[in-house]
Amino acid sequence: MKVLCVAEKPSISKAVAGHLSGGGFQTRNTRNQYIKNYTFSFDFGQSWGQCDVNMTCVTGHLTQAEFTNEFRNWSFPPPEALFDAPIVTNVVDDKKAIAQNIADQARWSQLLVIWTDCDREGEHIGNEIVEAAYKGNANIRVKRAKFSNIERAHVISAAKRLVDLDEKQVSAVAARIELDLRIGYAFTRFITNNLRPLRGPMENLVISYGSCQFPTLGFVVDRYFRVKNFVPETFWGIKLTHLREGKTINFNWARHRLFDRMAVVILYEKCLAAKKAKVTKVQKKPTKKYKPLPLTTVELQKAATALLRMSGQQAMTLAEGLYNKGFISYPRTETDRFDRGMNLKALAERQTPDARWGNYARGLCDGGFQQPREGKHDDKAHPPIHPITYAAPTVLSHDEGRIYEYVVRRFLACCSDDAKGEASDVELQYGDELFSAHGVIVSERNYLEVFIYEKWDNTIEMPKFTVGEQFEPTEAMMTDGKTSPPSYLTEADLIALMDANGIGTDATMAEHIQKIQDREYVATVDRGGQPAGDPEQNDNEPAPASRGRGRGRGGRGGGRGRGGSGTTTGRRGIKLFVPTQLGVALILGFDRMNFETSLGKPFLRKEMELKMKAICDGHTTKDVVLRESIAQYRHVYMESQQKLHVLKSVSLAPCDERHHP
DNA sequence: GCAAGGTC
Repeated sequence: MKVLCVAEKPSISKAVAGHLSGGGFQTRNTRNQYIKNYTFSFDFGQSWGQCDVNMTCVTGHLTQAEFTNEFRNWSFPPPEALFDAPIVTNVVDDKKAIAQNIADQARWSQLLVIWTDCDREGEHIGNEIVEAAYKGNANIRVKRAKFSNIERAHVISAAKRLVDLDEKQVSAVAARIELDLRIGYAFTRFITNNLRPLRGPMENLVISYGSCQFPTLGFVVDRYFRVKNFVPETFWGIKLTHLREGKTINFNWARHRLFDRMAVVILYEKCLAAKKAKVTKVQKKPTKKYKPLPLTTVELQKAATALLRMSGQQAMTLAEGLYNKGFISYPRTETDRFDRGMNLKALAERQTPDARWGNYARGLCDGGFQQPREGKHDDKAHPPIHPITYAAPTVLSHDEGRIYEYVVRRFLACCSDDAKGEASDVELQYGDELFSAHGVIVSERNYLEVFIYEKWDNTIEMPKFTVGEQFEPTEAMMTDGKTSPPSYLTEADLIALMDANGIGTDATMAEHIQKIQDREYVATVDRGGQPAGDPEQNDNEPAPASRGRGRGRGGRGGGRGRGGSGTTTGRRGIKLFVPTQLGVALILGFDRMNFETSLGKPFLRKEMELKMKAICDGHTTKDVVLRESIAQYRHVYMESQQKLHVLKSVSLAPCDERHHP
């Protein structure tokens, strides 16, 4: 029996061929330089038995959904015709050789086995492969291998337990493809056609709508209004310090701060009246700083943008290059736990030649090795990002080297022990008020030795205090300060928001961020610098990262926004995302035109996600979802057409006259 | 000239 196996990408095809053949396969070139056909024999068991196998692959999707030629023109038929215009699905030109290879190989085979990634898109790609194979052999049987990593035993067991392609997942993705195409094209033409005649900066721009790019813009605009509408509030606090054994210890007020001056005056005077503070608790206990989790795509991008001063897209391009040269594992993964069967020590061993971290890696191999922590995410397709082979600095470009260094150091840190120390806590009662001080002494740095991106240096050695002891504090002061506005979003913040709201995938998030810059919806400015692209630059609003006086941190009511981490506060050279006038107008315009379904809000993408899941679970069908969603968006379209004057006027209005609804 | 999703 002859079997054709097809994977989603070259690396999987090669790895699976290696495992199934036991290393003994023959390689043939195809008309595509990246794609090889591997032949070998393998016993699939079940009813298939010993088979002659030909293993090849595609490179992601083979086909593209498109409108027909009659719908090329942007004005006629009008864009709303795209909601029910015919759609054709074709193999794109540069994939024709790949599709032909599959048809040719299918001609000689009785069974087709799909080895695409085990996620929804992979299921759809599997179906595209089936269609291509039918062109060569309409009678070929189809099976799917279900595998979640490319570990040898797992792959072989998947090959011996073939399942069927999941038509529901295929339909769910087909629905997404069709909706994104119809809605994206219709609204892009609609907005562009209507805003261009207003002239000004929009005259030569394409003003696009997409289910991912618009919510991404929405996050930037939302933060912009939080900053713009921020009203600082004055707060008061009590600062207590004490000098002992040559160290000045700051005690933090348990109430942190209050927004009522008189209340603080009264509490403060009670403290002063008491004269002496009394030690109520002294505690020393071991403490840890946890080593990082195994590396996912989202975390790699956050680290690259926050620590390496790269854009997420740059980081991904560099990581893909490292992957294609075999230096690191597949860089698009959501998984933050290593499979128990992986030989991580052997991977660490390969890093011993390096001048920077070689000795550290040696130490891990000589007994320091610890199993990595296990996060909660598993995409069932790829392991966390980790180094594969050693790359000497001379074989990498400068920036490639920096990404590689991060991946390696993160990996070695994962295989290390947590950092350890001793925490001291002292609590005081002073008048009716409670105060506390916290200090840490680091005893074992462990992973921090190699993971240079993290510090644990806020350590304070606590002088001796005894419970029940009373003393007069060196200084007790009433302080005041003002809450400060939230900061504009960093790229790391934006990626975190997209991740939390399901906007885009690990492979596409960076592209969406790039797109809203290319479209001139947002601009980036250096932290601390004057926002060059800021429509409000004449306004005297506070600088993005400015601090309130005193020890004010963040703002009551202002907050750091949904998922905004604030972890990058204070780092220089970091880009901040500020919307342009056009970006603000688009989000505000759609917010004001459409009451039920606002195109600028992230829940629409989430809604599509839920509908896809419902199709997968059999609770609804592709046809029902398409009918409902197209009707919904057609309604938004018509509503937008009626209230077009709202969008136009907000696009022309000076920014000062705009307020968030 | 338009989307988002794979991938080289």
